[in-house]
Amino acid sequence: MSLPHAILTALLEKPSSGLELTRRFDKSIGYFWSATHQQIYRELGRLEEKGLIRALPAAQPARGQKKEYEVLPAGRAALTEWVSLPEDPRPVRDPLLLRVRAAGVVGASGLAAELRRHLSLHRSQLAEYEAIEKRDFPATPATEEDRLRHLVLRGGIELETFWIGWLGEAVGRLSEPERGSAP
Amino acid sequence: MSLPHAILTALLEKPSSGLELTRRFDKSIGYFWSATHQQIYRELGRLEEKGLIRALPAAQPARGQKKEYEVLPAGRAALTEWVSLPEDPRPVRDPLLLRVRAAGVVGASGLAAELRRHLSLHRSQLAEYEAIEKRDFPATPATEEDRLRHLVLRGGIELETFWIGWLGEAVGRLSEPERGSAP
DNA sequence: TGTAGCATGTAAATTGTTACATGATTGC
DNA sequence: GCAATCATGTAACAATTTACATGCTACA
Repeated sequence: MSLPHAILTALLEKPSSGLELTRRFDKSIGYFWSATHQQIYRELGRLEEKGLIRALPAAQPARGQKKEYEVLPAGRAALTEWVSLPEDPRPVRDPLLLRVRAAGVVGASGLAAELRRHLSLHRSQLAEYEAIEKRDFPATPATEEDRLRHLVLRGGIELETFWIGWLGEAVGRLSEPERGSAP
Repeated sequence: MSLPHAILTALLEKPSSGLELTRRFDKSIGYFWSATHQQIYRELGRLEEKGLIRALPAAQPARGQKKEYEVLPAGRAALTEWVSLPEDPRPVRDPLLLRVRAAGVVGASGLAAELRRHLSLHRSQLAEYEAIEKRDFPATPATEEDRLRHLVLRGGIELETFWIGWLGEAVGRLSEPERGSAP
């Protein structure tokens, strides 16, 4: 139930067309809630139907023609309500942790290389986040919105830091001799 | 594409019926790949059809009757292949980070309480993991399987630690005055 | 017998993924 | 004109979630 709220948030930050939203979901908001353009178009249709957003009158309703949306008061109200709604954290579902566990049963052949590959991907992602932090939040942010956006970015940075640490540990363990003794 | 492999792993660790698997997916393996009993029964059917697992002959094929499954060689082979297959990490999709971002736009009313609730949930989960670590991995594990299982558990512990740290930070920020100056 | 709990399943709705189709605009 | 790109969509499928249905077993 988060995609509609992700879209409402993005549209409140800046009214956009479907494709512009898709691009923004490839970065920025998309770092924390990814979505494809098909999901976005379908959801824009539903939100419009429910009266939470509307197409800006300027845009003609023709195929292939740009169509910009903005949030209506009902949409803002729905988002406001959602922000503080109790919703439990989802149970972890991570294929990589699962694979390490499976490796315990059928052997870890080839897994170390895959872990190293992931390690490098997470290092890139961390570098990207840190560049954004340096660019967008050089000093103590002045507005509440900036403070919260920075907080979310810190979440991303710390998550990547976790993965880098754990993957380093894991790669080390997988390379260890089966039963080491002498140095 | 991970659920069938999670089930194969669980069945290799110990042949089980659908309901036993469901219980094991509420802990142990389920800490890293959750699944409901409906998903499990459907997937057991598919895996049997594909010849990767089979029902133990002892079990009668009657409704309401317990039916135990074990992994066939083809199933083990499929799992072995999957372990080292390249598969990119999924983009992060976290409703809570999203909600903090939305709070930047529509206001954070009520969010602090929800964050505190999550903080407490993550603290419980961490305590549970640490109890398991103490119980199952008191000394340096002897077998490769134990080492890998411990590694996965460490992943869970470090993830919970990340959340506890970040949520602490977030709750602090949300309670700060808008523009503090004097103590 | 009847009821509580165990065990396996079906059905429907929602969400997410992959592949493809179509119209508009721009530059050559 | 036409190729490339922007922009919006459709269709089909797979995975996940939620709710419900059915049969067996034990035991009061």
